[in-house]
Amino acid sequence: MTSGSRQVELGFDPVSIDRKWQERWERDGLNSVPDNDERPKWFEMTMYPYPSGDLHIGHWYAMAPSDAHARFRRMQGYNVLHPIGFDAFGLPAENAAISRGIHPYEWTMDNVENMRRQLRSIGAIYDWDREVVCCLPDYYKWNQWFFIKLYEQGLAYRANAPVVWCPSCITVLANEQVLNGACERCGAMVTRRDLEQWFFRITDYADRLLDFSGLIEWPDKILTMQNNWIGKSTGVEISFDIGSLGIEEREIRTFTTRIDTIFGVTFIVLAPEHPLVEQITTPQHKAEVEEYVAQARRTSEIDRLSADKEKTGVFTGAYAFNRLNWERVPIFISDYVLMTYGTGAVMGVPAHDARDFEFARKYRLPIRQVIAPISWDGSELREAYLGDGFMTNSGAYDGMTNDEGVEAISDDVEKQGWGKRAVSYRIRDWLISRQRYWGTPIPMIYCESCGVLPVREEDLPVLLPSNAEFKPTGESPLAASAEFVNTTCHACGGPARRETDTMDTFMDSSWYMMRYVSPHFQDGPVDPELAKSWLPVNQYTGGAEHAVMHLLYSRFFIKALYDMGMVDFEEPFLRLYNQGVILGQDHEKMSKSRGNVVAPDDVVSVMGADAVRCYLMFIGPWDQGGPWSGEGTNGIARWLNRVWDIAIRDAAALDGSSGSASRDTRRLLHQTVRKCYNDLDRFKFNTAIASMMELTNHLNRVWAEGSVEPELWDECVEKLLLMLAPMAPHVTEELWERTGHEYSIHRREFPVWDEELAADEVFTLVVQVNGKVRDKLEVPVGIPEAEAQQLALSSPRVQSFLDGKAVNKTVYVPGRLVNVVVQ
RNA sequence: GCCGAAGUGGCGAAAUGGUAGACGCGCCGGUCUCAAAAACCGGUGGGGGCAGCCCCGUGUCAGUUCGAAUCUGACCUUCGGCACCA
Repeated sequence: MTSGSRQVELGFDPVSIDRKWQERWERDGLNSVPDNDERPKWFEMTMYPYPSGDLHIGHWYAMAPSDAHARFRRMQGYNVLHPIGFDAFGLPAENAAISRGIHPYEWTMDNVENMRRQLRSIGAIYDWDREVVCCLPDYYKWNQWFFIKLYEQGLAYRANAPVVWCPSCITVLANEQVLNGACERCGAMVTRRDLEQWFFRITDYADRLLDFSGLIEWPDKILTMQNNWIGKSTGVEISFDIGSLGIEEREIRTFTTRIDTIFGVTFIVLAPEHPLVEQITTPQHKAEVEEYVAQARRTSEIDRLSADKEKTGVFTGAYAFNRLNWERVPIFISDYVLMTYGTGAVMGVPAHDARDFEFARKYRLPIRQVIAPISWDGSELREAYLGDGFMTNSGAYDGMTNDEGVEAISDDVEKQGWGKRAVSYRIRDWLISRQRYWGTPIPMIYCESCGVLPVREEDLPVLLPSNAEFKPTGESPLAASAEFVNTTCHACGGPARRETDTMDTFMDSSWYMMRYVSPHFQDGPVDPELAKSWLPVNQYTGGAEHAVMHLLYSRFFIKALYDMGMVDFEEPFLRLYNQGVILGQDHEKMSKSRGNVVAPDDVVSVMGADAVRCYLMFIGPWDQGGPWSGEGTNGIARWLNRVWDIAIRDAAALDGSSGSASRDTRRLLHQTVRKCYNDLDRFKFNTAIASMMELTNHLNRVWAEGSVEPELWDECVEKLLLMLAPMAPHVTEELWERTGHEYSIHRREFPVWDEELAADEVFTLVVQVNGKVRDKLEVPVGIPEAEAQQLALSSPRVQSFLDGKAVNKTVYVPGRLVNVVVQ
């Protein structure tokens, strides 16, 4: 039952109608997608769900509107591929194995089976023959194949790097998977740890990933987020002299975007993890530095980066020389400097950087202003000055603008060999290794004599062993399976060990759209001929939370394939639309702990799939999300009931006596078709439904008057059903049959409108005096300006507001209003 | 803290420079009923007036404009995202 206190009583049984047509469509293969077809193709994809066990209303909110849009495209005459699959690898399956003793495969495939049933209840046009389940060897074999291709291109490499470590999941997390210092999956606070890992060189593609070059139509919001995530900044890498310290390294390299402020350097700060820290620290500072380093490694990166956190740091006892003025500056370490960005070392310019300013204040370091705003009177700074100005206290560069200073100093630095212009990115390489069982085994072997080798293509897939140790040991569960680990080197025949890590599941989702095209193809990840005709994806829909992970990885992946000549397109998803989040009744997030999760099965079994579909599309703009309301669904149920009632009436009862009623009805019909067509095209489902409601309200009115022509009535019913078909596929199919039409409504084209028939004959001319509405006049469309003004001015109501005052001017907006301006 | 989006009836919303509140929920009144539910019909931003009508009203304050929910600036609030990026 819905949460509403009253239940709308329907004049038909939606549940049996759902069942009847879902079975019929399946039997007839109505939704099977042909590969070779006259029609233009349209590949519309919704982000595939993780098989967590049960479909919740959020899944419906993602899938029902996207299905309606795909159906609309099909009715526009496209051959539409709107597939579904399961993002079936991942940690929850492993957690279930650990906590409940169920094998991840069993847990996952049980859930998949259940969710298949629930997904069918939506009544979407999924072609189940094209389903992709990426935990099956048929799929993950190609993950391995792609991995090897990337490896051969030099895009996959191993590195020992500090990684984010979740002590609860006992696994490495991508930087992008950490939320507020906590593990995205389990919520535990993360720490850091060094491990030998596989990476993909996404940083090689940073510039190309920044180039959206009109190829793709994505929301600006997502583009901005990707832009910020990649975080390109141009500057100068400048080294400071530490030759006097007597260690092997003669300089410290820093990166700055403000080389113009180099004369304002009063200290250097290294990241605590910087390799030079140990060597340069003097004996009397050793204990303090070591303690600080240890603490920094314990602190999660997110905490270190917290803006509210007070700056901390310690002096190493060492000094470096600024080569531009040979000043001696102290070297500190502080956790506000990150080893993973730039060179892991920063030149401290407190006068012109807010963080350096704060640091200098705290440790009483000198603050020297070297950029002077025009109005500067020489007084001391109260905060860092970040703006433009003239170079001062900067030797030969004094008097230049700071922009000129950047160029002049960069030139000189390069000439002297102290550094070079450089670009720095925030984005880091994609860490692909996971110390988990339920993922794609990384297809590499380690041979004592031949070193690191990829598995031969003919030996793929490297199958996941079924007998793994799931209890977390800190190692990959695969390491516990001797028969998996121990293998033979195909190069020398000697003993070798397999890589025991598995792949990040973002690997699966980076290319799954390709697999939908030819899911059963055996000779490659995708049939090249079909790839040519289907790819890339025309329309992708899904949550905005994937803005910087999945969507960026996939773009990188496809660009890498493009470079290898494997695909002929550079962007996987041409158009993107992000739906909002469905909330609970009181605008709160839905969660199991709150107990406010709406189970679609419960609602659908009472009011049918169509009412749920339509309600979700009616609550508001799709991209804004909104609250689920049990009572709100009553409105849609009532409306579908009215549609039913209208459709099954016998139009012979009408006498069509009023020509004007027929004219009005025909006009409204064509206006409604125009409105629905344009709204559905742009995912504006809510206003499309509202306009259909207006049409049904009108039809009820004219029926009561009996004044409309029977043929026109039938035409209205037919077109209303066609317009509603993408949103309410079951009821419309049933009514299509009951009104004597040929099966199936879903093979018909969307109605078209006639601009002439949609055109209004009269409109309401608004008459304003000084911008305030004072009268409304019904006038014919195309009324001449002079006549409209005449009518407006002679309106008695307008006259009473003019009160004899002189008219300064009148503003005329054709088809809308006359504004009379007085005094 | 920074970035982005958004603030409109009791509620979900519509209108993106020109009639504010379409459409729907809820509520109120009516029809039907012994009664209720359902269904159907009518009403429903606030204030004033017997009424014709009038005034006010789209987070706040300014501004631009003949005219602003819509554009600009500042502020407040909420929601998303996040990077102390040197």
